[in-house]
Amino acid sequence: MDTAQHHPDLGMLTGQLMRALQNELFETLAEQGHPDVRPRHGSVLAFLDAEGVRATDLAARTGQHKQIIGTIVDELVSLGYVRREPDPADRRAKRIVPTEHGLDEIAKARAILATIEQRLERTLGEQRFAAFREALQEVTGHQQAWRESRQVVD
Amino acid sequence: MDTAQHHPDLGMLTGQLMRALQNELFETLAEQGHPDVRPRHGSVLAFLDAEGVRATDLAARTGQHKQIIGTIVDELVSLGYVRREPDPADRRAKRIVPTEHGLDEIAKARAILATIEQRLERTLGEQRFAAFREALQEVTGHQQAWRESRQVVD
DNA sequence: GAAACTAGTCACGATGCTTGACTATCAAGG
DNA sequence: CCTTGATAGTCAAGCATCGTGACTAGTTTC
Repeated sequence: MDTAQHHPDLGMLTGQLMRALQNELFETLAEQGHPDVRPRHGSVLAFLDAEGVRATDLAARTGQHKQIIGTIVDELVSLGYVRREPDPADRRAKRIVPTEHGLDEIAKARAILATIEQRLERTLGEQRFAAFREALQEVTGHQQAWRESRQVVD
Repeated sequence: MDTAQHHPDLGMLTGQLMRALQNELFETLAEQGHPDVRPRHGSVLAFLDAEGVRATDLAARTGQHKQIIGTIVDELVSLGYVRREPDPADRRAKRIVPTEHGLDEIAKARAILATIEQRLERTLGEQRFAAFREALQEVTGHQQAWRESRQVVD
């Protein structure tokens, strides 16, 4: 992501922010009894619910390939965060179900992110932070939409 | 980066935005005669000037390790974007100097990013976009500062 | 001039994404 | 039924990126 040094470009800024957020999240998770979850595991853990979710749905929601989801689930199974259960409605499919340990990680991850957001809210002020959050969501949506509109043209 | 689906967390949002920006930048660069630059090359190209910059300075500015900068420069040399020239002031050091081709890439990358920002500015409105940009910069800075303050404690 | 430091490189390993192919199962039409 | 095509999940190989430790050559400090 290229930029001049007079004012860092959007790509640099968002990249740095993402790395900083990720670092804090996973360092804190490690301190709270989850030292072995890594960033990529979020693609699975973040979208689970108690009934279980199929791997293909996870792939669709995160935009990642089925294979990656598969290996992530393998790791999470061996770490004791999730189980694979047969899907009663489709014998090809399996439901990814969080274990107790997995549910604990999910709750803690959400709490940590909420804490980070609260700290940023205090720093920026409630109004500015709310505006920032809304704008970020809008910008992301527009940028993704613009990208997809070009895909068709190609 | 974990999240619930009710409202995407900051990590997810920034990650998606970064990917979308990166995709547009490098697709457009490819169409404009630079099909072989990749995102990581930005760490070097974005911070060059005509006189040349030392690898260690690039590492410090981008937060990446010297070794990574070294391999990126290797690639950019073989692609014809930069040259290594001896630093007259320090015989250990070399200055990374952009070639004509490199200067062209730098100019085009900046133009593309400016175009993206202008489009977002039209979408959000001038005031909201300015506020967003400022808040993003502040949030990133605070988040990074917080991280570093914890490093000392460890 | 000797010791401590700095610039850049080499080598290795960990992590993460992409791609293609394959088996088992489901779904739709004849 | 049963054939044809799509879908769920897995196996496997390859590429890209980043992190860490060690090393050489040159510089700075005392």
